[in-house]
Amino acid sequence: MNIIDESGILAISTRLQRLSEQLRKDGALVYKSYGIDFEPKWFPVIYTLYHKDTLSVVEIANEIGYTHPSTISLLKELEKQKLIRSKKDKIDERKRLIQLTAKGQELIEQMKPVWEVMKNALTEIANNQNNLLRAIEEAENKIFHQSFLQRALQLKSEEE
Amino acid sequence: MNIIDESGILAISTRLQRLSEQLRKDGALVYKSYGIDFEPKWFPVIYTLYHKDTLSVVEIANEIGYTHPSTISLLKELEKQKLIRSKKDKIDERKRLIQLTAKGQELIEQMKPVWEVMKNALTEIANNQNNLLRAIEEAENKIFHQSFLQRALQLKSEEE
DNA sequence: TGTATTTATGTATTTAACTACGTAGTTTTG
DNA sequence: CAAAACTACGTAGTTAAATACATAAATACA
Repeated sequence: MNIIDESGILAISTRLQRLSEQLRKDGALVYKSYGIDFEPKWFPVIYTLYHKDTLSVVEIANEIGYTHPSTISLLKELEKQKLIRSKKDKIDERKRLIQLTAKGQELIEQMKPVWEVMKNALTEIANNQNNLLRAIEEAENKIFHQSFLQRALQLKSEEE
Repeated sequence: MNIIDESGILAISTRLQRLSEQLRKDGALVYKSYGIDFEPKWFPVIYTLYHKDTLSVVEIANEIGYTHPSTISLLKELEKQKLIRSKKDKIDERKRLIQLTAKGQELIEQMKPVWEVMKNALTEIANNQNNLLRAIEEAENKIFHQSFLQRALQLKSEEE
């Protein structure tokens, strides 16, 4: 066991990041093993469009929890892959409305069994005495009510 | 609730990353609120050197779980801050041995109470019905025995 | 109604990690 | 003991996110 893992809660951000990165990388290889040309980073956008049909750039950004410039660059890649297309909103000329193409929808059908396998593999990994997904949800919820910064500042002020 | 959060386990990598990023950002602000000039990304290196005294570049990289080029760039920043120094290993001339400077050690003493506060705030956030830190450890352990990729490939082959 | 504010999108730049590759010592081996 | 393989470190370039800034359209309001 190394020092960082021993340090416990203090290095939790590092460890969350490392775990995320590992899963992302393996995810890419799973798609590849099915002969599917799909990058895990595209998942949030594609999955959102699959469920919401038509959304603007900022709406997608909010759904996936990224900034809009990051979202725009994902959309550019997906447009290059011809998985999505966009058109101007007739009512609000500033808006660009994004939709899946037929190719995008076909790809989703192709990916559905892959997602099922991934879901099962991830469940194996995450479902322990402490369920990782539930733990994330609970932590997100705590932060929603009071952020890490707010909590730290409060503890600091209580000390004085 | 947005689609990504509803998608559950499939978007777990995205959510881990988001959570990590939030904690990292707030961490930076906590140091700032104490008037301490320290970036959270330096923590793994500094904390490791604090416990191990003298290590080579690759040893640090292994301890903190980063690649050696990433580690080198962290070390460069820390050297610029005069928090660490390095000297050639007399026995193995390829090695560069890294140590904390006096300034680095003083900074650690200054940070100890901040770490205590952070530890408490993070514990508040992570300690729920499902403990996030334990959940991470358990998931890491599962992956150590069989990776996400291996699990997915196995599930795939069982289906055929 | 025309000016101020807000919203939607886009571009440029930065950041923090990575991979790929190269060089120079060290160790192993035929 | 010389060649091959390995290890340690470094640099260059890439990637995937962010922030900062700019512009244009829509909305609010005096």
